[in-house]
Amino acid sequence: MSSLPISARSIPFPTSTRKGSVGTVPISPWDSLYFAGCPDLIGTPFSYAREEEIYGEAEEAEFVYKLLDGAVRTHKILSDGRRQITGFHLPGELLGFEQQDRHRHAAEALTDTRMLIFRRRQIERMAACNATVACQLWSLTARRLRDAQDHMLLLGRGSAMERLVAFLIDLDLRLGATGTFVLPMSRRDIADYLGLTIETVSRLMTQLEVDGALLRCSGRQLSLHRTHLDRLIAF
Amino acid sequence: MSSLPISARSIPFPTSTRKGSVGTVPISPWDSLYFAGCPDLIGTPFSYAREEEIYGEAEEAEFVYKLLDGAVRTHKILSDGRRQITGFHLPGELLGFEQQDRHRHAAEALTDTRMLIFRRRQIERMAACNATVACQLWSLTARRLRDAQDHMLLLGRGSAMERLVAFLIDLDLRLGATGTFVLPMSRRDIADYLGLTIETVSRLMTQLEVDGALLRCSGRQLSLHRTHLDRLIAF
DNA sequence: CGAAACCTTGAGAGCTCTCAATGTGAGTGG
DNA sequence: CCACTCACATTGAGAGCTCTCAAGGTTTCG
Repeated sequence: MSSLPISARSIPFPTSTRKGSVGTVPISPWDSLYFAGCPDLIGTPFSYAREEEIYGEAEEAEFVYKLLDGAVRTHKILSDGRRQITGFHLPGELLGFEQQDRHRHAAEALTDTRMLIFRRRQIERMAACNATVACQLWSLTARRLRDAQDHMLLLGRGSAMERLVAFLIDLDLRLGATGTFVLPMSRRDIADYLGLTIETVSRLMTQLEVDGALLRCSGRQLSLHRTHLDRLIAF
Repeated sequence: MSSLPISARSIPFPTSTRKGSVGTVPISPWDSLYFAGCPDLIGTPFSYAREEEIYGEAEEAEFVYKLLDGAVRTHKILSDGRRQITGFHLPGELLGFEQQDRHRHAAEALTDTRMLIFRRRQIERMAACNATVACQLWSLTARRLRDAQDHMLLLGRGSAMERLVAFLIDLDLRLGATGTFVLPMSRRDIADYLGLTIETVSRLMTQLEVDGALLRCSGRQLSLHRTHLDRLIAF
């Protein structure tokens, strides 16, 4: 394994055409620099500020991002302004990885984030001649598909309360299953993810607290009562 | 390319453990016997009757199916009976292709169908050592993901009318874009796909006909007026 | 022709949305 | 430290869309 400074690697550093700034905090472990376990691909550290756009819908998919720190939302927007958030991304997860040349949705930083950037073409070239890499990409996409199908079930057949509860439980699991966490996203983001309005989300949160299914310290700081919440959903 | 009779190939024919029956109609073109353009994999013809189960949810994913003729629905069911149809599959499309060992949804024949069956493990083995095959599998899964995300937008942010119109337009495109076709599925199937009830679907169909956006000959036989329908949606 | 499944239509209820007002918290400047 | 602002969140009242329940009509199939 090379221990050259990151900036000395051959991957060009994206600058003028991109928003965001260079990550200055040292990245560790080194392992996380690798993409799909492939030591020939090393990511470039990069960071985005809260609410900053990472890429736009239909923009050319030049980079792939591995989130180290923070949180990201991806979304689609209709001509009349309606928005559907297609997913929230937490540390360790990948985003922007399209199988075609253009992004299918936009991505924005929910909080200040640090990530690694990889060139998509380089990864594709690697996959084209390395079956192991290709299978890992397939695996990543398959997992996304499973998530999307589960979310379809929630959106198509869940009540507003079921959608919210399922969302909270899922988020807790992905943040370490401690039952206590700070929501990285606004009520609007939650509403646009669950196909609801912010008012409905707010009312349901209040109802959950009144029913003793969760505690709120400051709006976004939550403590879930899993046994109580689990009884509210069939998903 | 071998021209041996199909039954002489080495792929074991699924019998006792499976419903359905052997396809007797000769398959053509030969090309369609191949999976992912790979001549080492030849499918076994098979057929299912209307409403017959092809595989169940959580069942072991032993086979992959390439639909030659007919139509198939895949769905998930909740403990209380609510059902979400995750997709309709038409001739030329693949189904049952999981990246893990178990199916994530059930599949049933909407009409009498003919298909080709491939052994999943054999395909996986092929992908593990052939990057081209692996990339094609990745590509297939990526396309499904795109469809699922588009459907999420529809379910999360579309009105009942928008969901129905988008569905009809999509179906028309996939059936040849002639503007005239026979719905292979019932109102209940449509409702469970769009997250609606059969009554709502029925009322909207009537309204579309009254508004001159489509013609109905016999319930399921439709003629769409694309220009009229296109004005009704933002998707 | 009869039966069963499927589809349509109607009336009323309920859930979620819309519109509007109030409350809360973080950041800023006096 | 306080007042102010602005974004975000909560709460309320009423409207509207879709669902539920029910009945009647249509198609399919034996």
